[in-house]
Amino acid sequence: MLRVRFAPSPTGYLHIGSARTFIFNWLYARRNGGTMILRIDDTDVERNTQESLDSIFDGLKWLDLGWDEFYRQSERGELHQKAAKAILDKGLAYRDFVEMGSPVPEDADADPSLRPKFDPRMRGMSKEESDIRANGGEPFVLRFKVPRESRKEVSFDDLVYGPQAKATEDIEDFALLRSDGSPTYHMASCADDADLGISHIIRGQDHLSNTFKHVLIFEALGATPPNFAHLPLLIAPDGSKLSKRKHGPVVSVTTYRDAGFLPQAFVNFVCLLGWSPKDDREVMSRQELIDVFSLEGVNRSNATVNFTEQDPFDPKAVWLNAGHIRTMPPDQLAEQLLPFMPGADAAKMRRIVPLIRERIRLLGDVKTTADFFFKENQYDSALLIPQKGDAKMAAEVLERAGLVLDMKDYSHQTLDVALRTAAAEMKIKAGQMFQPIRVAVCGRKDAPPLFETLEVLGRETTLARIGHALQMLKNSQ
RNA sequence: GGCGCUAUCGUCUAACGGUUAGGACGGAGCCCUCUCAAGGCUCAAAUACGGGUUCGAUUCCCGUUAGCGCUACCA
Repeated sequence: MLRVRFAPSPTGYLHIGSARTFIFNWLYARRNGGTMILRIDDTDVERNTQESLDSIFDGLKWLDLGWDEFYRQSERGELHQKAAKAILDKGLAYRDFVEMGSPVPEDADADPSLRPKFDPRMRGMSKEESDIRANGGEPFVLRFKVPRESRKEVSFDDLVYGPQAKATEDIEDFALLRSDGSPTYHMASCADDADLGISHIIRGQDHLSNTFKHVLIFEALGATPPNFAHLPLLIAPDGSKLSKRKHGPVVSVTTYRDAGFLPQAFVNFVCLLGWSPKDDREVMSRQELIDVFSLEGVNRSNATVNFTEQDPFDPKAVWLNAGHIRTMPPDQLAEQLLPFMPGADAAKMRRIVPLIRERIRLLGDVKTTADFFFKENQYDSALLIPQKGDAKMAAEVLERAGLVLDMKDYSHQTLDVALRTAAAEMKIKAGQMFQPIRVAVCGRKDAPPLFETLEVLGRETTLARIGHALQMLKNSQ
């Protein structure tokens, strides 16, 4: 049974790196017919917030990948306690009664190498004394008794980073239970992973060196350690890790959502960070991703999310989004676009989609690309003047267009013929004919193809805007 | 400081010791074209450094440098 889990702690919003961890776990589960588990690691009551939890669910909901089982670590305290007690009872842990911080040498903060791996007085305390002091109500931290005499190293085989080993001498006697009795991350996480039968732990590389501790805990629990696969970290262009404080909202997945990324494009982008299908494919659907995803394709060096202050999104993410926008079913796209164009109706949006889908990169671009379908834009009348033409030509073109376009059949084929014929009769280039009309109707030079645009706009709007343009030209003389 | 991980174009990446070091984004240019896009073509752009091993190293080993991670009663 293949079982994987994503275990975020609700101490911040869901950021892009966490999202990738979730996605890789999900892909691995779906690829191999496994079970995807979402577990909220909320043992740090001090730092947990509801906003953070909401942000995580918001993000995951948007990703629309789902999970098969759900757990909350805070509801599993009993299991953690039992696990900790079992380790203590086996003599693999000991109580540390030293008050927080007191035994550490004065300058240990300045020089961490001075920090001891354990306090011999505590590690060496007799069971009797330990029990008496504990029963007397003296607070203590439960520490793992790293076996430095019986074995010289701890090792495991990482599915991404290969064989890993660390000398027991270099592992400190880490805490299992805090002095208030609550489990630490290491304790809770391993107890849960063992209990839930997690077969593969796929997580960020920042846990690679913690894994030795985890292997020790699994063994102490009498459980076979699961497979481990660590993922290279996602970092900012300056090489530092992504943080909201330093890099702002660009690291939050909801920022991508709100800017108009398609979830499938976001997933696609994030997969390409630290993983590759090895065959140069880039734009991939969710199903393609499932079909080719493997841990062998994960690489080992950190990947930079390439954003700047001017441009908060990695250009490749934007390009991928444009690719997904272009290939998705038009009606679906129209539906996705609606929330970004307040006041737009679904029927009209469906007619507009074919005209703009190659012209927008983010869903939010619809606001600036399709605006003129919904309202008349302000513009400088100078824009009406065609290439190698003048205001007089612009006025003549618009006069003529007003007559020619006063017809019933507004299909783009008919409009095409009518306007080209008019241009020929006026002995001007087609482009000179089209530009004044385009600007009159769209309010700018850059716009979708003219005939299709007029077709959607219809006779009434077209004529009205041409009339308005003519008025502007007259007024400016 | 200790321990660990990593190092190919600006960025994401490919190259199971032998390639003119490939692709993509972004950049530049050309073509197409009613504008803008989309599309097509072309160009610039990389193996961190130093030693080995080998007939031959991007690839294997060692060192240096740099970056990152862990070194908490955070996760």
